[in-house]
Amino acid sequence: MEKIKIALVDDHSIVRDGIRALITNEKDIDICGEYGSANEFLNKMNSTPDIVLLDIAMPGMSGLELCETLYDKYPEIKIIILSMYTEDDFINKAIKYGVKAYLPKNTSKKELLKAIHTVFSGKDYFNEEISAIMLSSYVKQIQKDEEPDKVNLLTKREKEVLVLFAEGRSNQEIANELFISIRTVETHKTNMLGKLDLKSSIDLVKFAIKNNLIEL
Amino acid sequence: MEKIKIALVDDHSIVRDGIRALITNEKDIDICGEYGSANEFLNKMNSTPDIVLLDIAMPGMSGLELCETLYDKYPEIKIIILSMYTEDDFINKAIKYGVKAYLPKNTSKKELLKAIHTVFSGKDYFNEEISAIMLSSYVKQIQKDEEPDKVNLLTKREKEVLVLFAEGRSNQEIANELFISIRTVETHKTNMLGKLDLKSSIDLVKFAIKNNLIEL
DNA sequence: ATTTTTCTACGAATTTCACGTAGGAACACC
DNA sequence: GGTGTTCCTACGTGAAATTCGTAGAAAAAT
Repeated sequence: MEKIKIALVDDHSIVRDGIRALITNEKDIDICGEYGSANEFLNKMNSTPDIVLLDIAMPGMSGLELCETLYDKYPEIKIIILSMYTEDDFINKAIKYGVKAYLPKNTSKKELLKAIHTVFSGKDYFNEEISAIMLSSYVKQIQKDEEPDKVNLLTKREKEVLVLFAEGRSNQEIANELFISIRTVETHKTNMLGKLDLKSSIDLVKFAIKNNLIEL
Repeated sequence: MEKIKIALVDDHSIVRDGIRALITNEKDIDICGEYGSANEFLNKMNSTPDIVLLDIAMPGMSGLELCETLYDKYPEIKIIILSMYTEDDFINKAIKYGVKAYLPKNTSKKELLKAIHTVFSGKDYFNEEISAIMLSSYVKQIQKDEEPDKVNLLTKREKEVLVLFAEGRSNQEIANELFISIRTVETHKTNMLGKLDLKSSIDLVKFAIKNNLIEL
């Protein structure tokens, strides 16, 4: 029987040692390489592994970026994420890049092995915890019906006015700075309130902060 | 020769396994207990270990809170933090609670052993990375000469006015809500601008946000 | 009991807001 | 070569908000 070839990519040597300790006695699994960063893996990888066991948080190229690269160049390599980050954002990105399993770092040996075998057999593996997160993320997405990117509703000029206003300038100051009339400044503000469906100019300031148009 | 008794407290079994794998061959060190949470440690600990190897980020009681507890009740137990968080805030808190060593999680076996022996001999151990962070935190603290707590300059009434204003209410609305005259509202705002040394009422809004008086 | 702080409030001048309206420029589309 | 749309510009007017300084009464601190 051929062994499952697994590569470990994690910047924490302790974690790598832990995984190695868990797997080392499994007769059908072979750790064919160990790498401390995504770049190291891309450069030094010799024979392509069946599965990559991958951490997300790493200095340099992140695990997710590596996923994206592998998804393009080596779609045959199956990726298992092993991360302490279980936020839905990460999970969703991972899935987008074809990750086959996502495990929290407190995964048991039993579950890790189960994930490896399941993924090797061509199926996805998400445990209960991750499934629950994915499900609730899905529900959330259904419910929210987007909302973002409202910044793009504003014209360049409007954004200029907004930034100055949110920084605390008066209409007169803004007018002077942009070489336009005070009335124009007022018009821009009014239009923005309408476009963004906001009530007070205070809301404009908050909008500017939320959308990183100004420093807090 | 008596062995150094070490307890492991970390919610990630993989990390515990990793550490165990690193230490297991050391003849002068004995892992006397392994715990998945701070509470489990406090409840189940039988013989007091010489050293606790402790993670910070754990569900339930955090590692830092455990430090505080141990500092009170078992000051003879020496604590080594092993955390992926190397922010100065964490390090400073740890030191406050008498932690003897603070190691990043990508610590080598050699360094971990060195830290254990150094701490066991009664000395502190901070490696280069952590020392650098501590030093720069110290410099930063010297330089900043505080600034916070400006919120306390405001009276209760002023804070009420500020919150309503920052939420986007008009002066009239604020006056109605607080059963005072518009002029009073105006006065409060003027006084706040003076106290806080701010220029525009926009700055008041930002101040309220910065100081968590309102949700963004 | 006395001082200090806090909360309340006014007047007048200036600034901003909320409506609506509107012309010229830039750009895409057919 | 039009035609429509968006963008930037700007005005009028009345209502609302802000900015100055000033000040009395209540509450708290000393």
